[in-house]
Formats: sequence, C-alpha cells, structure tokens
Amino acid sequence: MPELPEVETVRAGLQDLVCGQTIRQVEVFQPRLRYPIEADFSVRLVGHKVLRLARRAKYLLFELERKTLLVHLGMSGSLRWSDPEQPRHPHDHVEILFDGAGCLRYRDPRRFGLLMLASPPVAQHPLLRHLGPEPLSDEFNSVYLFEQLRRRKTAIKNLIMDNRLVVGVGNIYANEALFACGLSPYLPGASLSSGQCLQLVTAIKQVLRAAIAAGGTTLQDFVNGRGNPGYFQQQLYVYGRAGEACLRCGEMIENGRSGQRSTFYCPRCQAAKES
DNA sequence: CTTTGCACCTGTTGGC
DNA sequence: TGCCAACAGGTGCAAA
Repeated sequence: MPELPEVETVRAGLQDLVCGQTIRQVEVFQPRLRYPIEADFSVRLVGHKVLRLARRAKYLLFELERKTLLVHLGMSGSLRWSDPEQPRHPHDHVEILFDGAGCLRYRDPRRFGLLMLASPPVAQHPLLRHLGPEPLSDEFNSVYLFEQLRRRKTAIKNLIMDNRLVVGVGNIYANEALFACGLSPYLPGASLSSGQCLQLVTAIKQVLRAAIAAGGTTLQDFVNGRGNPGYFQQQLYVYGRAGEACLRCGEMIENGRSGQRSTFYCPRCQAAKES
C-alpha cells in the first residue's frame, strides 16, 4: 500500500514520538511476516534507545545505538502510535512498548511487510544493498536516467518502478508521473530522448513532493503514525480513474496492464510519441 | 545481463 | 442473497 510519500509521512509523524525513547518490551503476536521474525528479536531490542528515525526507499529505519530496526509496510502494513491500554486489532502483529507512555503497533493484514534487525553498516544489508538512488536526491537526474534506459526495452512504467533504477516509485505515482509529463507508460525505456528523461525525472520529483505535502494517498486504509489518512487521492489525475474523463483534455482514462500491474493513462495526453 | 511470471497473504469488490 | 474469481499500495526470486 505505501509508496515513498506514505512511508515518509509515517516517518515524519512518528519521529518526535519515538526519538529518545528506550524500548522496554517487545511483543510478537504473529512472527510469520514476509521473513519470519527471529526468536531473539525482542531480546535484542529491549533496553535500546531510538536515536533517529530515518527512511531509505520504502524502509523505515529505527536507528538504535549499535543496530537498526528495519520496517517495511509491504502492501497493507501500518505502524501507529497507540495507548497500550487500547484493545489490539486482530492484525496487530508486533507491539513495541517504550519507557514513556505509549507504544508502537505494527498492523499488516496481508503480511507482506517485515521487521528485521540490521547491523551497521545498514546500507550494506542484503535488502538495501542493491537499491537505486532516492528519487528526490540530486543523484536521480536526467543524465542518470538516460544512461540507465539505454538498451532497456521494458516499458518505461515498469522501469521507474524497479528498485534498482530508482526507489520509492510504486504503482500510483508511476502512473501519475507519466501522466504529468505526457509520456505513454508503454514506451520502451530506450526510446526516451534525453529531453523526455528530464521531463520524467522532473515529473517524478514533483508528484512525490506534492504527495508528501498532502500526507500521502489513502485509497482504502493508509494511515500515518497517528492514525490519520492522507489527502493526495484528491489530486490523482489517472490512478483509479478508468472510464472517467481526463482532467486535462476530457478523453476517457484507460486501464491497461503492464508487467501484471494495472496501468492508468490518458490515450490522448499520453499518446506514444516517436523520439 | 535482461526480462517475465510467480509467490507470499488477507480482504474487498463486482459479476453472475 | 450468495458464491467465486479477480484484484489490491510491494518486491525478491526462479527460470527462460
């Protein structure tokens, strides 16, 4: 469910609540997530203080003194600050209690997410090592993108959703960014000119920034760390709008498939252009 | 190396 | 109303 803007929204909302807090107790109610939670997970966390809450790609990084807790929300995960006295939801799989009042609860009906401890340097962790640049960094620019797309015939939409090329762009924002710059999602990567690469890079950054500013997109159940929804869905131009009129030209938005993912686009604004 | 399709899991939705 | 197939924000992996 969460793409980069949603994860960043959770990070920003939880940061002040967890930083400086020491972990008092960890309860695992359901260890079978994407990777099973190890038996010593709780023991290794208790007594450690959260120094910083960072993010890399769609991973949340709880930086402790000598280790890092990695949390990925998968498709349906959420992490929320809660009163330990409140009854737990059936899909609350992990609870982290702190010295101060309040606890962090990890909820994930589909269990595609993960919680895992990583030793420094965390960037070398197997799950993080092969990740591409952050989309909002200067490292992700048109020169880089153009070079990456050479010799790639995969559809551009699938390429920008590939973690090794650039992180954080999921199905919603891939569709939105391609609409924003008027490129067909089906263009082979190598067919993009350097000018189109610049337009696409600019569109991705702009869409992600706007989504972060709106607190993310809530389609069904996304909530930030404090249990509140995001509002970017009000600014979606194509995602989920199949059959409705294009907000720019009035043409009917189409819903196709690309790489087993549903793909929304305006056939007029995003006509496949030769380059 | 690139590309494709599957697998992991539960919940919701839409068609018949 | 009920049943069942299809689909849902992600991503690592095997196989071609």
